[in-house]
Amino acid sequence: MENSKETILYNDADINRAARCLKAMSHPLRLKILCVLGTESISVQDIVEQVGTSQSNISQHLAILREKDILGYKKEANRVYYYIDDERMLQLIRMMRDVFCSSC
Amino acid sequence: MENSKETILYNDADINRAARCLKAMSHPLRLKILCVLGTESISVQDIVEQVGTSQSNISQHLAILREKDILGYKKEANRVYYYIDDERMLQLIRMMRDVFCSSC
DNA sequence: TACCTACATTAACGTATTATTATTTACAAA
DNA sequence: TTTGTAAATAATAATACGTTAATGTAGGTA
Repeated sequence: MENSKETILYNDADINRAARCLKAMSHPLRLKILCVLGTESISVQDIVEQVGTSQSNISQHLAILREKDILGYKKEANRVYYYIDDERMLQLIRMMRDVFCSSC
Repeated sequence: MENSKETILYNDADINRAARCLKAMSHPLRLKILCVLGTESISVQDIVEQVGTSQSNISQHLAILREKDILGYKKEANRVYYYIDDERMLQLIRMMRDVFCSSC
């Protein structure tokens, strides 16, 4: 038994912050949006096509990610481009790939 | 077959699996349970004390983690010891610490 | 036996999420 | 102006989730 090190310790503030982020990622459509985005900026239209649900649905999920400061966006002409605005989130997504991507 | 070496790409099965795990982790009490457990086996009683809510509440959250195969348990006398049963989950928790633990 | 402790389960209730549909705003081109 | 396209918002209804309180169960002890 290895209990050598002190426990993996979070204080409650860290826990809550992490839980908030995890919750934002924990919906299949939102996670897919994040995976599709990766390090790129992609228009809503293209996100809709790559993720595969209605524009309205995507827009609502984008709003959730936007409001939690996970996504940033920039308007160009009449398109809106979203991108991952949080370096920790990018880190997490890369980690997810390592942990969950069976084919890698 | 697989083109997903360079892009951060999940197939839907991986996405859903990951989202399922994230969802299980994304509640503050459940995340705290996982952090408290770390690599150890801890009795329900001790989890209740360390996490800080009612026994009933903990028991219900433990059931959720158990049913998603995130936690395993063993009975000894009239105590039940829970532990993290999924290596990927342990990996994720360690990652969370790196990403979210401000004080480490 | 009876009693206590540790844990699980259930019910009830309120709240939060979700997808769908319809509407609306913003912008560009004709 | 009118028309078309991109995106956001609003409203609804179905479902899922979370907390509390009460009850149930099994193992240990007197």
